[in-house]
Amino acid sequence: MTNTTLKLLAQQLQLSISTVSRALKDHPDISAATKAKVNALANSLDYEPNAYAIQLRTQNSKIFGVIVPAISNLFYDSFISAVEEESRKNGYALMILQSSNQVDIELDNLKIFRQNRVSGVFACLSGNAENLEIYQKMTEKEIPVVFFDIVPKDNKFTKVRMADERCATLAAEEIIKRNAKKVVAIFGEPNLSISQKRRNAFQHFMETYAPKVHCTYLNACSSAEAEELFRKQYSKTQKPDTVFAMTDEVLIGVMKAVQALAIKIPSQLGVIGISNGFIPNLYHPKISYVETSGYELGKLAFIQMMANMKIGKPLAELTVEVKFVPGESL
Amino acid sequence: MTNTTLKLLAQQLQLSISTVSRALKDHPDISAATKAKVNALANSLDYEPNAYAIQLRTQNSKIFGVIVPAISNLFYDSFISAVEEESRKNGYALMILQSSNQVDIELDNLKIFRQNRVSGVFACLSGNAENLEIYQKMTEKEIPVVFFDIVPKDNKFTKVRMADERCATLAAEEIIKRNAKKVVAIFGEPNLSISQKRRNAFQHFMETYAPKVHCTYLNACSSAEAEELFRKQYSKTQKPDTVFAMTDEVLIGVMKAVQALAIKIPSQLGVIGISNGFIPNLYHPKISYVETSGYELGKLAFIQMMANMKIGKPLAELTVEVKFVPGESL
DNA sequence: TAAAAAATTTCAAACGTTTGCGAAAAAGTT
DNA sequence: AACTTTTTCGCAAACGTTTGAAATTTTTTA
Repeated sequence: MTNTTLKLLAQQLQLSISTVSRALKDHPDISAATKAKVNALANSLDYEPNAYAIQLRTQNSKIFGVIVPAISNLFYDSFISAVEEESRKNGYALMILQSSNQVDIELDNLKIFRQNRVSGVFACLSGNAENLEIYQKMTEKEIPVVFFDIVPKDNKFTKVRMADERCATLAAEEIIKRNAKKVVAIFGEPNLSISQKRRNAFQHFMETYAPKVHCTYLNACSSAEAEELFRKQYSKTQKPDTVFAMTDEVLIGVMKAVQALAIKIPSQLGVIGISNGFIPNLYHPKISYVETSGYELGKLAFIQMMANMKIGKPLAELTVEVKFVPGESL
Repeated sequence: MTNTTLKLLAQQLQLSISTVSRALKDHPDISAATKAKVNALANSLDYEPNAYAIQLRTQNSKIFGVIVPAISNLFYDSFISAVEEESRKNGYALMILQSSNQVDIELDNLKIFRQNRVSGVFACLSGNAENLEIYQKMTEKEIPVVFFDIVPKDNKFTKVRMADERCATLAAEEIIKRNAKKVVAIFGEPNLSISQKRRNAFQHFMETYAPKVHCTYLNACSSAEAEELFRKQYSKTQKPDTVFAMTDEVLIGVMKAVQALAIKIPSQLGVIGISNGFIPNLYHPKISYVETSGYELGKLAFIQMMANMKIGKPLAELTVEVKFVPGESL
């Protein structure tokens, strides 16, 4: 079964291809009568324009590429979800690839994007690497790139990210409000810039506004490690009264220990995290958290993409604001 | 900045376009010397073949479409993850769209797929609707469709899904082994065929092999509802000693109640669920569950897709086997 | 009623590839 | 040296669409 094409329609209607083409897109040059005829036949034959021919001719694929470390991730999938929604509304489709945090896969993916002449790409850098030349080349070839979440330091790129420092200080603020005496703060992978930023901001805030509070700063790369670190802290004679979890992963580890040791929240221990909200609401009582919404970030990224395409130049970095969502854990 | 094309390479090298094309793909007709020259220039000019021109010429897009109700979903994103992995290995890229369980969006998405002449589509029916004619048309136009998870009853389609009934009986088996006396089994949305299948299988198994066990069968559409239902059951004088949660959502609700009521697991209550494993491992002690891996399903779906493309005909329904993963909750 | 203006339609090139077939060049065979 | 064979390359059409410009038809105007 062969697909119906403009040519086929033209033949059957004894019209030229260009007339059919214009009729289908309601071009003013075409008379109402022929428009009607053309549309009728097109419908009955299930005509579907060939996107490839269109792109070849118009040089506009109407497809965005998205690179994330992993799709199976509470944060990234909400980001994708938002970008997909906006894209569909604007007549764009999405090509989504995951880098698994490996540079070579990231490069492979970018190649696929280039070969498909995507209209733009949303990229989250795979942690370790700083292979920016390739992105540089893409922007030179006028493929707009919007970085999100994990973004390059270089400011010749368009970037959107969460207000990372604000996240941390907001959490610190809440902790101070509750009169904590001994705080354990567990952050993510120590070599990630996001961990460093949040840790520095948190630490600085605590030292400035609550110098008397005893704080312990730790890093955990997995929820198992977080659990172990917390257990160790909690086995000391002077137990912490508050714990701050920088990521969902950390929170999960902490909460496992909390359940295992049957620690009462919030009477024995206050808990606060940074999250998009899914994990904190799994527990009873609900964990209080600073909300970092992948969804909001996605919306913002899309706006930046559209703006970038209009202007044709990289834009200033934008951050999405965060807010404290009170649970019953603090 | 314009993209480099075969034509450009040909001009610079004083060769014909066809020679350049063949040289680039290592065609035996071309001499080693010219191949070397061509490749050298292609590299230095960052030549990237235009996927659209190729597809237009070869009628093969090397892109698969995937429709899921939602990307932000523990099950579907692991499915996508698997399909993406396999696709990339085989030189295919993925276009992912979400239906939000709405038929009109599903149809929109399918249109995008058709216009992009995808090589095939992986589809999960949006619950309520049974708009199969459109899929019928697509298979007639030789766009292979592999349904997954929520599949049509009709067996003129290629389908893969979890062994739903087996899930339920496996759970029942484990429950019987532990000498449960009073069981509460909570299933998902009552009008979904998957809920019905699992419930019927579970109930039938219990009645056949353990008629003396007192069972209560319930349905919950959200985790909040599940929590409430369970609380009600647990407030009775004759408390249940075992609870079976058909979905992660149900499990989350039950576990909230468990934490709120400080019920001891497994001494006071045995818990078993059906899950891909993420949620059950969030708790201490770890919840025992029957594993339904979206990842495995994705792998299987990809295999079916490839087979379908070879044969050109719909294939028998395949199911992925499930296994019991013991935690410490039973 | 003929010329001018407006409305409608067609022509033809272009987008960047692939590929069957034929042509030219090089090599091998008497 | 005149063949044949083999190796290497180029021609040209095709994929399905868009679009500027030209051609045709219809309507208006004087």
